[in-house]
Amino acid sequence: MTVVSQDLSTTSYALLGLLALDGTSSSLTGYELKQRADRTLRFYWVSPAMSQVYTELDRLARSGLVSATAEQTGRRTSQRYQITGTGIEVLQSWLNSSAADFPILKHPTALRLLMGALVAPDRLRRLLQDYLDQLAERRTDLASVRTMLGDEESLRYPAMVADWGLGYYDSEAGIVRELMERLPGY
Amino acid sequence: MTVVSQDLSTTSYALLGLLALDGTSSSLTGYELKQRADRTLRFYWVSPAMSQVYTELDRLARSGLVSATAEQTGRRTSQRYQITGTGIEVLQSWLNSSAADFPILKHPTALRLLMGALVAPDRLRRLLQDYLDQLAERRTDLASVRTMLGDEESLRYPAMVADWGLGYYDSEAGIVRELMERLPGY
DNA sequence: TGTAGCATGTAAGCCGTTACATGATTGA
DNA sequence: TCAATCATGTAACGGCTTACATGCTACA
Repeated sequence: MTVVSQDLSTTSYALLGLLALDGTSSSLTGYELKQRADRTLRFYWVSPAMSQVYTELDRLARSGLVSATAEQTGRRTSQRYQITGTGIEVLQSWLNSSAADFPILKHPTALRLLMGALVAPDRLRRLLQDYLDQLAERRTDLASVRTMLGDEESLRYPAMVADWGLGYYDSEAGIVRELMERLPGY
Repeated sequence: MTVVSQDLSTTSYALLGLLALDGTSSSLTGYELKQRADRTLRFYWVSPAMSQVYTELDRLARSGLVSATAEQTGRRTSQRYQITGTGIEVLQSWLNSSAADFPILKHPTALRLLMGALVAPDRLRRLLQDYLDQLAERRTDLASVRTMLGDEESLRYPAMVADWGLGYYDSEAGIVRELMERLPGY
């Protein structure tokens, strides 16, 4: 018996993947999962809103890809989730079967630069400098993630992805610095 | 009298920006605008679906940011759009006022690599190779755009953005080749 | 003359966000 | 004991896509 594609959104697979990194032994609450997403997923995907994390977990649970165990805290019940065997199979079949789409980039700074002729060069310099600052901040965050991952064999792939991100940020910074020199009135 | 923010979506501003590149003299149909978007916008934003181009143009026209002139072709009427003075002002105020958000990247290949432990290393090699192929194709497309832009002063900023994209693709290719060497069993 | 491609839209629906409601916990 | 923070959800809505409907044009 093979489990076939369940036709989830990529974000669902991403969340399922985060649960898979934790394995079948440990369980996470929606809140904790959101924290993982904020820490890792946001660098190369999108960290979904808290509300969506809860909705997706509920859907995954209904499909049997994760199992939920209820916890009572005072008057309120909450859920802890962990990936099931079926969940892992579905994830593997997604990883093996589907061709990965080309990345989608939404780059507000590049978009603004495109219309550079409409504004003063000073404004463009400022725009690019702001982007460099944002890049530096992101890079710091990602570097700390990378440090935490260390060189443990079990974290090999997350570490590779983090290195990818660091390389990307460094490349962006280099490109932007070159572009700044090409601004008129430099 | 100053025109203040009209609270458009970024995609609206992007389309308005494409019309601005054409200036107040020439006019475009929805179909032609979509072609421009496919050719340039898609590299660092998203080229909206045909249907959305029409809807956005209609909205922009209703706000007075573009002007529409009807054309009769047989039994069917169609519209040609050009940016208005107000449209340019709104675009400039957007460029000058708002802080650009950090780019959003949705990178299916990186996402899959994160879960690399769940699949065979061969599959990962294949995944990364596919991405390299996609990159090469994209790069070719963008390079031809860059060539068309030449070094005319009036196309300075579009050319800078195109160079940005080329640098990005080259950097990605380099990073991915390094990552492939780190795959187990290389 | 009929079919493939060019062109213009409308309708339905998905994915994901922000806003809102509510409860538990901690510490000033 | 009150405010801030942690935590769990539901509701409303927006942006964008795919599917669909329709007409025009060129040419085999």
